[in-house]
Amino acid sequence: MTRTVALSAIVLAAAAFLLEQLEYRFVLKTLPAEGYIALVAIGFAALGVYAGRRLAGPAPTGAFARNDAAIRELRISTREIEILEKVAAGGSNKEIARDLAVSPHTVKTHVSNLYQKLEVRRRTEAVDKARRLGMIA
Amino acid sequence: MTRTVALSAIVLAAAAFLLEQLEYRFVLKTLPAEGYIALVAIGFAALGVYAGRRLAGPAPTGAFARNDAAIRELRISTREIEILEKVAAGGSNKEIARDLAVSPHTVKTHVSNLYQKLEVRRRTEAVDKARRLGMIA
DNA sequence: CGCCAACTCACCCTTTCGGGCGATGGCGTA
DNA sequence: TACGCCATCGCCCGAAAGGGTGAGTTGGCG
Repeated sequence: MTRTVALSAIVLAAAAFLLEQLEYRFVLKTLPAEGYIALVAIGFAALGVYAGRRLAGPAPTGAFARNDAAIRELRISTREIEILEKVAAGGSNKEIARDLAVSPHTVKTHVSNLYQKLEVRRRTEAVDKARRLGMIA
Repeated sequence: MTRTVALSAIVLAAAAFLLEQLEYRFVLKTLPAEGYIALVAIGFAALGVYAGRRLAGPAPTGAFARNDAAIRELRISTREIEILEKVAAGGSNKEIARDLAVSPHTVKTHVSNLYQKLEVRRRTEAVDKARRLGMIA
């Protein structure tokens, strides 16, 4: 994000420099001052729109940013997150157990521990809360 | 959204007019041309950022756009969507029944019908699929 | 080396879910 | 009017999930 800001600033500066050069070489000689000003205004408004969109956040790329802080805070282990994701994907305990090559009971234990840490009593509730906290996508 | 576009255009036009007036009255007389150009550039870049954010839509504010097409396609009723949302929020059949002031069995029926329409067998699966299809947030 | 956290597994019991059967009243449309 | 969709409600039963208690293994850390 910070890099995006710097990049935008550099692009804007470069554009300003270019425009200034253009002023003396071509435009001012063929256009009235108002026309040149208008061009600058339009150009920078466009640049502003572009920069603003980049700065507006993860709208298009939509890469999910996991909230590790919350995960650490609630002392949720990596294995638990792994299972939490499979629960959120709609897996039953038995299916998840097969996926991870462990006993169904082990999955049940992990899920149970997740309930305590998330302070919920049902898997749909757990998924909802974990999603709100940004632990899963 | 369309109104926002028009509004932004009007604001930009007004600003351009104002700046042009300012040019003749004050600025040009005390600043070199480059300074004035820079001011215009900065101003319009800022306006562009603002307008761009408005136009970029609800990226940060995150207003959810429901996929009505998918809902119609799968013939999911409004009541079913209502219940689907409560299921996604982690409610049990009994809780949802209380919320909607109906019998737990009625909720169960709606949920069952949802499973058939979504082609799933569990509520976590239903929530996941509905979310992927954009039916719920 | 001893402790702790994480991961693993098991039995028992209650609650919730899900599937299958069926049923009624309202409402819009073919 | 008859048919279809929607919303509502019921019972039965098997599957899944959830709660409690207990316990074994491993790896890291003081």
